[in-house]
Amino acid sequence: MPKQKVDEQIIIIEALKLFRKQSYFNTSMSEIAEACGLQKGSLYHYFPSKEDLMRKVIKNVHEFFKTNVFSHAYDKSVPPQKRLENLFLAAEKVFLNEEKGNLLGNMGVETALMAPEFNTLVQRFFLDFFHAVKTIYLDKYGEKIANELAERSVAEVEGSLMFSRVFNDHSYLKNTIKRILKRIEEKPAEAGKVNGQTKVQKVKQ
Amino acid sequence: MPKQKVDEQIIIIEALKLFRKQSYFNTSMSEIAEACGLQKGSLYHYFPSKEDLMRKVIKNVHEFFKTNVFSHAYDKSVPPQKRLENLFLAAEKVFLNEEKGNLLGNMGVETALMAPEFNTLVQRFFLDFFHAVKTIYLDKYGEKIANELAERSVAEVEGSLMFSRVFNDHSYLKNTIKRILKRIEEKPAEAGKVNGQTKVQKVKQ
DNA sequence: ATTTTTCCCAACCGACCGTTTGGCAAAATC
DNA sequence: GATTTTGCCAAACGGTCGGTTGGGAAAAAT
Repeated sequence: MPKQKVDEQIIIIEALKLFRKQSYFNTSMSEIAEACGLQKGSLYHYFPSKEDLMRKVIKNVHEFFKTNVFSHAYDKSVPPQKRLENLFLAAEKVFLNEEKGNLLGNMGVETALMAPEFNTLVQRFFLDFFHAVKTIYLDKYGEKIANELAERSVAEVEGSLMFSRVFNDHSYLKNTIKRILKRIEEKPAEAGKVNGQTKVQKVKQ
Repeated sequence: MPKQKVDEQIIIIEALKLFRKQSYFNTSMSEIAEACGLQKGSLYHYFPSKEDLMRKVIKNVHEFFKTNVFSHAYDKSVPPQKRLENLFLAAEKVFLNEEKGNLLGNMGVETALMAPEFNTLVQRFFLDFFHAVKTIYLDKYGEKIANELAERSVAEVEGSLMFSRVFNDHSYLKNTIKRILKRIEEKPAEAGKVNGQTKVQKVKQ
């Protein structure tokens, strides 16, 4: 066999970059191959189809977020404010990073709407995102409020991230994250709060 | 000439529905033609290219929002809370409407990232959106706060709209809009507020 | 040294893309 | 009623798509 020019990881990263820049449908296997220095036929030694490649790209991003972003939420040795800060600053770094970027925010929708299997993967990503943020808020608030704050924060981040992309201006995202971090500092408690620090209410949904 | 089967408006609406459902790149001229009861060649009697059609679709959505949503912001005969309510409830109605829907939120990014001319149109839409919401907040807050609140509200709406699409659950958007409307009721003033009701500060940016 | 396995290229497949063309038949114009 | 104009269709265009195939060449295994 001739020397291996690339490995699966390299292809996944190159595909990710292109999908993020151009969208899934507007990126061809030839382009991905070219970015890897291969002919497009060679890609099919690694992935049985473009769709399979996309699934692995999504899973790669998801795993990356689990390891490098969401994990901050579960480090109980760190106080909640600091955990939230670690999480969102890590997210900001990734979102504004050209390499990894925000595939699932920008393209999640295009992706989710057409193919049901993509949709499930995108849903899982955001459910993990919600869960991580909610876990932090649960240290300061009750179930209901924590849930609402988590969904709201992630929605704000995703919305402002879209604006950052559309206007090619990072400040939308940066300001939003600053605001979210200030919010938890300023309001240590609200209606429905938990008295202690570790109490967890079990509530439906 | 044989009787006209459709007009430009019908094609634009059918294209809009498909672009929204499937994205721009994953929608073919044949599909649009079929939705109109035409052959795809016939579309070129109305539009010189797919790209031109897309531009007109975007402009159509923009005009629709100007007339039916943003306009509420400038009706000075209505108190600010009520204006905000009118605007966002109108937006909610449109976003959850199958017919018009949220082309620019869902696809704005895919759309904006590839073709610069699409990007400009999408930017204009959101700038108008910001401006409308900001105008309402200016009745209660100073320039800086009004600006921040406007960007935040629109970001939240767009983010939660994405979630509504991804999870196929309208409640994300509905809850977000409820929250935004409650926010302006509960907090008639904040740091940086304006004492009166109509004072407008001139501030940079 | 020979065989086997692996990696890759080049060419090709059928399908579909956006777009163009030519012409036909019906409405509008005269 | 003849002519022009219009709306549309059907077919075809070149190009590209995702995907397949066969073989060649180098590494690994024997």
